[in-house]
Formats: sequence, C-alpha cells, structure tokens
Amino acid sequence: MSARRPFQRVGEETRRSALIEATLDLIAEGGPQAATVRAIATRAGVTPGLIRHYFATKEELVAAAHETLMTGLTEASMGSADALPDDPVARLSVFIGNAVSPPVTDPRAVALWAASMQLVPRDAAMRAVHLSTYLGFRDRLEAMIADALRSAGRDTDESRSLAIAGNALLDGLWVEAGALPDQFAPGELRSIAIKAFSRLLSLDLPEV
Amino acid sequence: MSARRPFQRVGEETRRSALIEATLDLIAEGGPQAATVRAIATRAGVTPGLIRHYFATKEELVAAAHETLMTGLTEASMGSADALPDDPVARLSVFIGNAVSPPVTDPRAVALWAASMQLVPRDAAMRAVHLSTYLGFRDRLEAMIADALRSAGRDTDESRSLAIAGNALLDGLWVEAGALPDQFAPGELRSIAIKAFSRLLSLDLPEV
DNA sequence: TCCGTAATTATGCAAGCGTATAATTAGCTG
DNA sequence: CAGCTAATTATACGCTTGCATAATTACGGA
Repeated sequence: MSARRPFQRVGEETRRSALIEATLDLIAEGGPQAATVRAIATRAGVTPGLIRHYFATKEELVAAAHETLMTGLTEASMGSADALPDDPVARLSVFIGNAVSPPVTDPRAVALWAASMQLVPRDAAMRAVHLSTYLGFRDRLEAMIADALRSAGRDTDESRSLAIAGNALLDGLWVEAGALPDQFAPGELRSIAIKAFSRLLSLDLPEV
Repeated sequence: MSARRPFQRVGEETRRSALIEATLDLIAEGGPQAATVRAIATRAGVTPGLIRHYFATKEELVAAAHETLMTGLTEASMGSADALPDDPVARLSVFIGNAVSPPVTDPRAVALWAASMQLVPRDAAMRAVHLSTYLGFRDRLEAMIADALRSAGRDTDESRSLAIAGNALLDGLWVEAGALPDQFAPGELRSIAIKAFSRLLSLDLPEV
C-alpha cells in the first residue's frame, strides 16, 4: 500500500541549480508570491522537504537565485569573451550594445530583476548579492572605459564617476527595453546608448 | 462586559487615504509582505474588516496606493514650480539634481516602483500607467533639454534620443540611490548626474 | 429626540505558508 | 552482497493570511 515516490540521487550541484532554475521560472511567471516552497519543489521535480536539505531557509534559496540571475546577465553582456574585439574602443562599444539588446533585454529578466529589487532594501543577504553583482558589472565597465580612454591617450581620473553614470545609463535603458519593448525600434536603444557613451567619454565609439 | 472598541465615523475620502498611507508606510518599512490586511488596519487605526468596506480586495488597495505614490513622485521631481530658475540651462540643472536627490531618491519610492515594474509585463493596466508616467517624465525632460539647447544657440534635432538617454541615466542613478544609499556620498550622485549631462549635451551645466 | 442606515467592530473559517522531524531508500564501500 | 550514510520522501504542526459574515454603534435627518 505504500506507494512511496521513487527517486534518483543526483549530484548536489545539479539539485541546487535545478531548484534555482525552478525559482527563477516561477518568479518570472507569477511574481515572488508564486515561488512558494511547494511550487518550487514541484517544478524542480522533487518534494518540498528537499529544499530544506540544500537551503537552510527559503530566503537563502531566493538569494542564491538572484545571484545566479545577475551574474548570468553580466556575463551575457560580456558576450562570449572571444567575440569581443581586441581594440579597447571597439570592445567597449560591443559591450555597451550587448547590454541593451536581446537577449540581455529580456522582459523575463527585467521582471526578475524588479522582483529582487523589492527585497534588496530589506534583506541583508539580497543586499549583499545586489551590491556585489552591481559592482561586478560596474567594475568591468570601468575597466573597459579606462582602457578605451588610455588607448586614446587620455587620462583616466574620472573613470569611476563615468562608470557610475554609464552603468546607470545602461541600467535605465535596459529596464525600459524590458518593460516597454514596443516603445523603441529595433536597434534604436543600441544606437542611443553608443551615441550617449561617445559624448559621455568624448570618444568616437563605432556603431558595430 | 462588552468593551467594544469605540470609534468615530470619518469621511470616505479620509478613510481611503488613511488606508493608502498606511499601506505605503508599511511597504516602505518592511516590504510588500509586511503590508498585511491586519497590519494596514492597525496602522490606519481601524480594524481589518473596514478595509473590505472600502476596497473589494487587498489587491485593489495596493493598486490604489501605487497610483497615489506614482503621481506624487513625478511632481516631486519637478520640485515646486516656483523654485525653478528662469534660465533654461539652470532650470535643467536643478531638475536633474532634484531627480537624484532626496526626497525623490526615497527607498520607499524605489521599492514601490520595483513592485510595480514587476507587474508591468503581466498587467495591461499597470503597463498603461507605467507608460504614461514614463512618458510624462521624459517629455518634461525633453522640453527642458530642447530649451537649454536652444538658449545656447544649438539645434534640437537630437532632443528625443538625448531625452531617452538622459531619462535612463536619471532612472539608473535614482534606483541605485534608493537601493544602495550607503554606496554614494551625499551629493555625489547629483554631481555625477550634472557632469554626465554636461557631456551628454555638450553644455556647461552649473552645479547649484 | 428618536430612528434608520451605513460605517465600524468582532468573530471565525478555510487555505496556504514555511519549517521541523521522522521514515525510507538509493547507491557507494568494503 | 551486506551495511552505512546521506539524499530523498512523507507527514504534520503551528502560524498567518485574506476574506466572509454577523453584531454593534455613531450620527445626520425627520
């Protein structure tokens, strides 16, 4: 009479990432309130108790999901490392274009980001993840900006504030692209972003 | 022995706005999950049942709260209309500074904005409100940019894309200011925003 | 002053939540 | 192939939630 559900043992990493994937899917589809422990477990093909085995608390799982999402976005903006050109100015240009174009500007990603932004002011773990991913992106941008300026024989004193402003610019465009995809012609945002950066840095960035 | 809680009857508008205020306060302090029906009622000085009398569902109350906040927020960015200087360039400068400084960069506002952003992709009504408030802000910015450029004897062909980029820049800075208030020195964002706009427009904006 | 009404309180319920804990079993180790 | 261990399932508890509904009472109009 005991029809206990059969199961397979799977590597820890696999299970953790399956749970994280399920969490992201659910939040993207139905908002944070849809990501209940039971729903996550079902989506990941396990029973709810298992979550406790890998994450001490649900909050911890959500934070891990957020980190996965954000680092994934940063890397997507980088593109495949090989694809980036060697010339610092061209590389910066490609990076900027990527950051405001699909697949980075995916409505799903924006929705997920918005969901986690809600938690950031209140949840210390979320805040830590947000800070580190934010800085991770911004530092990459700052390095590229500095390289580009240097290659043009310019000084790099203002790299930090330029990176802050540039990061904000990309963030803002990214959000609008995801939230209001129909408001902009394809490629319009890329073109706007690159022109804006050209002015910001007083550099002639090529529109690849 | 019936010590039933005494109460006063108050006008409908007063009660509704008291409930909305309580909702915003609670979300600001403890996130959406803190805004329970019971907590809202307590904060507003009534009993939970009364909420049902004014709002058919909690969702309806939350939507009303969002709308109240958003319309107020756009006006706060404008500052008091009188306070803006007459000179177009100076006016733009003040406007930009306001948009990335308290009270506009209020964590409560950012958190609520994030909450609505998360609904935008899923909810048509939300999307309409977002679009109109976004365009409302951007159009004001575009007009100011055009005025400033004109007053400097420059053409205004690029006002639209400059407004899109400038709006994105302000949005991004605003979000970060609200989400990570400790990451930036007081006034730093204002200074960064104004410098960035100076370059963006090739105009010398004064740091008031 | 009294009465009707709707604004307000009081009570309760059913569902869903996160989490704790015990029981099972898959799969490696010898 | 026997036994150990930890990965996994199963069960249940206590709490909170939103909402419905019944009981009261403030207060303006006759």
